[in-house]
Amino acid sequence: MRMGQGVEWALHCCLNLAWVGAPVPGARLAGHYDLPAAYLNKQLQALVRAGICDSVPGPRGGFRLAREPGAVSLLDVVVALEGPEEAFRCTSILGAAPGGDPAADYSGSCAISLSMRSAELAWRRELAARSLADVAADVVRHAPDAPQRVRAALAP
Amino acid sequence: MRMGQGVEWALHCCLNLAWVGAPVPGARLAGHYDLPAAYLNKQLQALVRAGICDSVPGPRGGFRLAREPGAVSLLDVVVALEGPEEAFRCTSILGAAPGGDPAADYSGSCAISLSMRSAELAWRRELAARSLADVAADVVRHAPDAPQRVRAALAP
DNA sequence: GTGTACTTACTCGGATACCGGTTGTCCGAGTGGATGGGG
DNA sequence: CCCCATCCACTCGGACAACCGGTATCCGAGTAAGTACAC
Repeated sequence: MRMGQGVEWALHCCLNLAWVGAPVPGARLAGHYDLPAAYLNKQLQALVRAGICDSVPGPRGGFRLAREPGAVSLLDVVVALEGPEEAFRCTSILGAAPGGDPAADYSGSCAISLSMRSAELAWRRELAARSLADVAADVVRHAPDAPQRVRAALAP
Repeated sequence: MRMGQGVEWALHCCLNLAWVGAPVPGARLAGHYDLPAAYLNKQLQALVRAGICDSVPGPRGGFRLAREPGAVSLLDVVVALEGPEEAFRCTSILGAAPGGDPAADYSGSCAISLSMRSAELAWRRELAARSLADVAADVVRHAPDAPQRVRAALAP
C-alpha cells in the first residue's frame, strides 16, 4: 500500500504556489526540485481538473492556486491525485460464503469492512482538518524567510 | 493508493480461525469464500511469518491462530501483508531545492512530511486499537449463530 | 506617434511507451495417519 | 490381540509467469507577448 510519488510533489508545489501568487510554469517548478518536468505536469493537470489549481496558457503562463490556501486541505490534494475510492475495498466475499447472498453488498454490514472504513475515516479527517495555510504557517514558524526565498526563486 | 486484496481475505480467515480453534487447511478456507486457493495460501504464509498464525503440516494440518484473538490487532494483519513502511514516503525533495542539503533527511523536519505522517499515525492508531476479538464481538452481536455456523462449515 | 496584423516563442494538454508490483499458478519437500504383516 | 515398518495421501512452502497501474516521455493545440509595418 503505497501512495503515488506525485502527491509529495504536488503538495510542495501547492505550498510554493501559495507563496508566489502569480502563475508559475510547471517546468520551473520541476527545475526547482530537480523533478521530471513532463511527469510533474501530469500531476498538476490533475490538480487543475480537481479545481485546486488554475492553468493559464501562453507566455507568462503556468499554474496558480485556484482558491485561498486556507480553503485547500491536504485531503483535497490527495483525492485529486489518488482518486476518491478508499484504500480498503470490501469485495463482499461474505456473499460467496455458505448462507450468504452473492448479489448483496456487504460493505455496509460486514464488521471487518466497517472497522477498516472507520480507521480510514480517521485518516481522512486528519487530512481534511489540515489546510495548506496551516502547513505554510508551520514552515514560516520554523524558517521565517522561506516565502521570500521561494518568491525570489520562482517568480518571473 | 489501494490496499492489497489479500488483506480482506486474511482478516476474514483470521476471524474464522479464531472461532474454529483447530487447524484449518488453506484450501478449505479458500473454498469457503470461493477464492484462488494457491494465492490465499501465499497470504496465509505471510501471516505465519509475522507470527499471527501457526501452520501445521501433514494430514489434519492447516493454519490456526498463534495467539489469542484479543492479542491480534487489525494493524498486525495489515502490516504483515502490506509491509511496515508507511503509505506516504518522504523523498526529501527539499534537499534538491536551492539552499537545501541534498544529503540531509528532511522526513523529520519537512512540515508536509510531518502532517502526512501524523494523519497516517491516526489511521494506525485506530487499527491498532481494534482486535480480532472486538470485531468478532461485533459480528456475534449482529448474528449470534455465526461462530457455530463457521465451525460447522470449516471444522473437520 | 499610434493602431494593427503578423510572427514567434512559450505554455498547457492529451496520447503514447516502459517498468515494478500485485495477482495468480504451479510443483516439490515434509509430515502424520492409515494399513498390512509379523510376533 | 498388540506392535511395528511401510506406504500414501494430504499439507505447507517457495519458485515461476501474467496482468495492471504508476512512472516517464513526447509532440501537438492554443495563446499572449513582442515586433514590424502602414497610416
